[in-house]
Amino acid sequence: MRFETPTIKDIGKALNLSTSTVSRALRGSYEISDETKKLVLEYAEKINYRPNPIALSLKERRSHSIGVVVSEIANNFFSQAINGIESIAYNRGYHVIITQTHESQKREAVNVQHLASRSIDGLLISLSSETVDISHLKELHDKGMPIVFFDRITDEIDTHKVIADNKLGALHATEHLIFQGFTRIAHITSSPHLSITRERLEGYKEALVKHNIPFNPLLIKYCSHGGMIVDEIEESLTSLFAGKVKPDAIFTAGDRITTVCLSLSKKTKLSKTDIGFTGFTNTDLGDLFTPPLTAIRQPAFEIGQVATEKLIQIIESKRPVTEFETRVLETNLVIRESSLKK
Amino acid sequence: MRFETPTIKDIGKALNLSTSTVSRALRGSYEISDETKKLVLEYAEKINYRPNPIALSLKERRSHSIGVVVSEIANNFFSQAINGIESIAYNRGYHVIITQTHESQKREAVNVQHLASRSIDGLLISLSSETVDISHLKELHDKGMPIVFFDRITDEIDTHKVIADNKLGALHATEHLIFQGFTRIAHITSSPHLSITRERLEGYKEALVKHNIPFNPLLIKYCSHGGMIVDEIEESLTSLFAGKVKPDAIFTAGDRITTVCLSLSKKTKLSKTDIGFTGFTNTDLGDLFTPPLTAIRQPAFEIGQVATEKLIQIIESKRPVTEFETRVLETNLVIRESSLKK
DNA sequence: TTTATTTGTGCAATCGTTCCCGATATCGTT
DNA sequence: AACGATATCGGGAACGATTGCACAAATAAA
Repeated sequence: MRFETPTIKDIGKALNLSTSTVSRALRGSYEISDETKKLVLEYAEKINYRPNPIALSLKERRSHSIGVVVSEIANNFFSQAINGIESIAYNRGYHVIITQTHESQKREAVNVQHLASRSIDGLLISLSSETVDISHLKELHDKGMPIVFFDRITDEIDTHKVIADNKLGALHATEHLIFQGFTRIAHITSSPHLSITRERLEGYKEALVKHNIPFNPLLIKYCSHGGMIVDEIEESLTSLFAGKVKPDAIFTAGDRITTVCLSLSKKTKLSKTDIGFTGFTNTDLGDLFTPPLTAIRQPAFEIGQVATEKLIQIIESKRPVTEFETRVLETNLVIRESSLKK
Repeated sequence: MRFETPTIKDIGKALNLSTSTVSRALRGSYEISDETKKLVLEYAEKINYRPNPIALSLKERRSHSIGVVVSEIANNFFSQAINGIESIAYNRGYHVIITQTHESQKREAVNVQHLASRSIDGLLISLSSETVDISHLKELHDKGMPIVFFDRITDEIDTHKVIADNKLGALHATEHLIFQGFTRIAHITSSPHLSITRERLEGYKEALVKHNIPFNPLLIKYCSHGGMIVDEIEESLTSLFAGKVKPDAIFTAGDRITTVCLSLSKKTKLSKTDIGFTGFTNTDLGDLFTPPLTAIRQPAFEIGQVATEKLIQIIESKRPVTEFETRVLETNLVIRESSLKK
């Protein structure tokens, strides 16, 4: 099963020219006569010549492809972010290689290693919820691999980062619940290691402080697998409602946690008891739910775009980049019934 | 910004050996002394040597990567299928490069061309809803590129294909509606060019015939952009209910069409009028909807897996493969309230 | 001791492309 | 007529890895 494609050598042979001349003619070098150029270009067009990107990669020592590491493609936030990544990358002539960690630190390390050995030119990564040790990334970064973090970032590595304004988003969402009259607001969130978890918790706390509501640690539940394990969320819910202080509202962080939580609370007929509900999610189906879901939407597409632009900027920079920024994009609170007090 | 990785040459220089000896030692050739092997292996380990995959690709004339073309990542069916693809590919040492057509024939052609020029070893493709002319694929296939179709297939190219049993799935779904007592069942589907559209329509018709219900072409609506354009679906809905024969149930084909349709019918308060509803979708959130959604689920993950296995089989086959099969996997009807007669 | 065989290693070609040098030819200038 | 300037082109070395072949040294067989 081989599959032959014409090379510069074939053109040379057919036209009785050297490969160097053909190469130069193809890239329009000034030192080739217009006549020869025309000849070569026409013949190349005729046999549908395409430069072999692998040979080019070997020569230029770059692959024109960027690696992407996310926890799960089948997550609205990430699939939208990937769309953003793709939209920029393709226009700039880069291929996108997507890998998933399924929230596992081990798979993250393996994927990163795999991508690196596949000679990617740069890496876009959103950390897995399990990840505490990022030495596999540090090593790579120290070797000079351009890396841009998005969504779930770390401050252990100095580079560009792109995130949503999780703190403000969480603050607004929590405040919205408070405005509705809820006071015992539970917060079900992802792994405590994650930056997004910390940022959202901060916003939550800030809203409480702002409105003089005491912070109750018992109302915070961590699902360290980011919602991938349903039992974990179920456990959080039951323990929440088994406690002394029963919540009157729930604020969830994370796409999966939000939908699973809604689904579970529906099954266990929590929804009957007038629980206020809001959460981070990028689903388009919020108004299909029962009740229609009040959601904090992240600008996923834009995050992907900006992260990719930043990455390509590093890749194509002549000299080492030393000035880095952390871009923070605004979230958007879509208010529907689930958060309204009846 | 270059980013140096050790080569076989570095090892040779350090150990005072030729590159050929190092190469052979690394792959454990019998003609290298154990002593030298140990020396090389240890040093390679020490400096964390990884063979350059690009150089290997150039040599072996294969890239160990497969291209995937789908219409939209942010579609439950496809993201799940991609998970299946990935699960097999990675275990077999292949990279997966994902591209999206966004239902455009032009983008499909561009992507396929792009992938081909990037020297992929094989192609997994689900056609875009716009695609009628598949000459871009035929050409590639004639040149010897291994291709496996999944989901949206064509019979113009003779190769392996993997699909869900769309006909039977549609038949069961339609029959289920009939059993519920619905008789004027509308069918909102995707582009008529698509194989899935034809197959599902067939199943729909067969169910009608089986239960002596006359087929009414006015109850069939095609959304040629596969649900990517909301207006198209809205238009279908209004024209359906403006017609002489008003439907009492709706059967939708396609992930996007199903959810958008449900969303729209909710807005336009069609849901109040006891319309039976079921559709093809792979969302996990069916029971969150109002009403909870009766859905035909495709074995997306398995489809991705089988397609990938078949593709790798072609790629790694010593001689040209001439015997092809079309694998048909069973669908699964999840019955919830939306399809029940009140 | 001579010849044959084994064992371990290096040379060089190859994959497709680019690019630094040389080489040649064609002019124009003295 | 002789020379340099310019315009075109080809040769060949990279890039990193594999591999057939040659060859040396060491061992075994004659």
